Amino acid sequence: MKPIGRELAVIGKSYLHALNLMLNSLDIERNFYALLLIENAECKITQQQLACQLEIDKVSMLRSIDYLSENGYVQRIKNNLDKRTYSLELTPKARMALPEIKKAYDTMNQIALKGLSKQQIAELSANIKIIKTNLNEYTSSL
Amino acid sequence: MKPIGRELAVIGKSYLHALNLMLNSLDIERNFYALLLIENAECKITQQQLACQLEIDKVSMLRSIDYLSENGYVQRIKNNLDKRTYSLELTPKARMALPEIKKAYDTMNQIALKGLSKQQIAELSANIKIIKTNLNEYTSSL
DNA sequence: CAATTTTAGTTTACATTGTAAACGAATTGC
DNA sequence: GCAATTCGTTTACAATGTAAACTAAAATTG
Repeated sequence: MKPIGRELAVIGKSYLHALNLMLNSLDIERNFYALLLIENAECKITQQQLACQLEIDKVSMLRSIDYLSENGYVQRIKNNLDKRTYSLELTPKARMALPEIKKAYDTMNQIALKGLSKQQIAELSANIKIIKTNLNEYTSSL
Repeated sequence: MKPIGRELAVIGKSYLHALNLMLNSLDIERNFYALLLIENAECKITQQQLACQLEIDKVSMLRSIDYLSENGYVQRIKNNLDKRTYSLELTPKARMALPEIKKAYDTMNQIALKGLSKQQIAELSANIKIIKTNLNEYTSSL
């Protein structure tokens, strides 16, 4: 039996590589998903919260926000209620780019899932979620 | 809809992280799967062939074999039929370690797939393969 | 057969990413 | 009020991906 983890990791990389190519008209080359999550956060979102949603560590998160900030997509706004934190806010430039980013994700999902029925996709999503939960339970029970 | 590529990449990382922890009794920390593929290759296998199976580039392959070789798991044997290539061969040390490595992969697969029926697993594997093919077709049609 | 092109493996260099440790500033819990 | 925790940051190091240039050998081509 093939190791399922390797397989998934390879596919994930392949997907992200294709996504980056699809978005090469933008002047950023990564961290697109962070922008979507910042937009989706109903209220203001901090770096830690975003790191948690992205499932990355805080140093990587810092570097991502630095990158998006240097390129004019995100601003760090001092939070007066908790002066340790910043609110991450999208710039108009980011809002201009978001439709294209969303479209790229949709297109990539369509490409990746071509030939699968809605029901198959639903089952796949459910099973992926089960695998994720299984692995999370295991690693947190070390 | 969530970007499926991210999801898969995150799960893959989680799986590999857990696998590494499971095998921390060995004096190597990575490239376990390369050992399995070298064993499985009926005939002698070269670095390029292995890189192709692992879906990694040749520089990374080189580094992996350097690592396994420095730690006494693999030997490069000059190939007289094609003097550019080496045959990669497992050392006795590697053969001693293989059962544990295989067991770790099996265990990880069991953990990851817990709660899924055989049929569900079969469908999942088939769908993952479809996604992989879709992405490969797309990226090679650039 | 000679010349060109291709391939295997290597080296070097650089960027991204993950991880760990330590730190200041601010907040929370007791 | 004091200790512990949290957020964001800095620094450092290792692993990995990518690209370019290189050698030695093999394959292709005329």
